[in-house]
Amino acid sequence: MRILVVDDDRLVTSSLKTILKSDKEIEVTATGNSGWQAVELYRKHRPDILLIDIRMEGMSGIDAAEEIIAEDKDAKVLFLTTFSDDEYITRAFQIGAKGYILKQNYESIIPSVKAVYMGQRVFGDEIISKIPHISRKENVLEKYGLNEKEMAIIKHVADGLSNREISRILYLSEGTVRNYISIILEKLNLRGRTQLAIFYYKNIL
Amino acid sequence: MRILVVDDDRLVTSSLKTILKSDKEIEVTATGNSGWQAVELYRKHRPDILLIDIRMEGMSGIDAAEEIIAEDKDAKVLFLTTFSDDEYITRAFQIGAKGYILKQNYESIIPSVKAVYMGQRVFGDEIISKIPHISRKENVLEKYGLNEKEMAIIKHVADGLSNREISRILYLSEGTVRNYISIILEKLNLRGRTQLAIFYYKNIL
DNA sequence: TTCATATCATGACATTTGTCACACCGGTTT
DNA sequence: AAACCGGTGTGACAAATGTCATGATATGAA
Repeated sequence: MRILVVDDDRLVTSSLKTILKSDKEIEVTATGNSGWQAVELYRKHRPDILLIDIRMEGMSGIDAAEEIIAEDKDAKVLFLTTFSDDEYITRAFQIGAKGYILKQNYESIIPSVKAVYMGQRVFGDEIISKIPHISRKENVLEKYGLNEKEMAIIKHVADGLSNREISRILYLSEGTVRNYISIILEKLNLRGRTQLAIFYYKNIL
Repeated sequence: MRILVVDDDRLVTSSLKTILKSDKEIEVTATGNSGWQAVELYRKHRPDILLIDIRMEGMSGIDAAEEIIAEDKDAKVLFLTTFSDDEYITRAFQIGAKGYILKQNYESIIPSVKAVYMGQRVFGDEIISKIPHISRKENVLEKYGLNEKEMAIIKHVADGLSNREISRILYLSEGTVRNYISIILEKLNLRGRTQLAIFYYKNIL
């Protein structure tokens, strides 16, 4: 398991190297100190895993990773960062990072690296909770006093169906569907079925 | 590191047990064969990690986990499954699972368990890609030949704004906004602004 | 039984939405 | 100059949407 370690703080790279070397399955092929170097060293060594800091002077870890993944679709990039920056997180996901964990507890680095090596994706707890569509949602049904039928209708609205289509599916008259939606919008304090669909995606699905 | 293993196939539990025991840091406190037993055994042993199958006869792994997490907010549940079922995945996230990995390659289980133990969350690659809001999106702008203005309008539609509101923001007439949307729907082959908003959330945001 | 409640439906209505044909205009291209 | 084009606007229209008042029916509680 060959790893390339990049962080603009040399103290970090060296201690990471020490930690990683303590495991006999792991070999640190090189260490770099900039996004730039990351790209360069990755090209040269083609390591199994790139362990890289997000925020760095000059080229950020994200940009470097993007570049690298563009060249090698199967690159396994594991981001390591001191804090959880919302913007970076979603970008990290979108460029196809295999992991995003906090630097804090060093013991978790080795298992994380190994899990990534084995094809899993690893994310810190704090990271996951920053992603709206994944973090746990409270029960909208209870919070806003929506009943089963109303929920069913919302689901269909969020599928982009018209009132007529929904009425056919639910064996209701079109007018009834309209009425239900009217009530729902009232309860949720929204305007229009589009906002309702958006609400569904943000809060329920 | 104490682990509770639950799967309704005894063959699986026993082989998992063997694999896990091979690591000296890991101790399998017990094995169960139903969601029911999972809850019971968890109460009794309070293991560090619950490794549980999703689909089981009777009480599903998800339901069991939900029950368990309700009782112990810090429970670390790692789902293990043969296939990736969309519905289960999002539910797993929502109830606060620490991981969701496929049974296929057994070597990845130990590192995954350890990473979870260290506070990370672990998900199989195939799993993550099932989650629309996280997987990488191609450039919709190019793919469908949308121009800047059209993208701007889509964004506002996906914000739940009416044509009138959009027109005010973009300094266009309401009619023009309507025309634009009409064109966009044509290009994207959608019906209605609601579907457009949904499209935005699934493919762009 | 009588009353209350939930569920479904109707009709009327004002708005919003989507489509279409056409037109204006500033800048290119020919 | 003439033709063309992208961006913008208008008017007209049909359809869909949201709101409201009202009513029918069934179910269950008093």
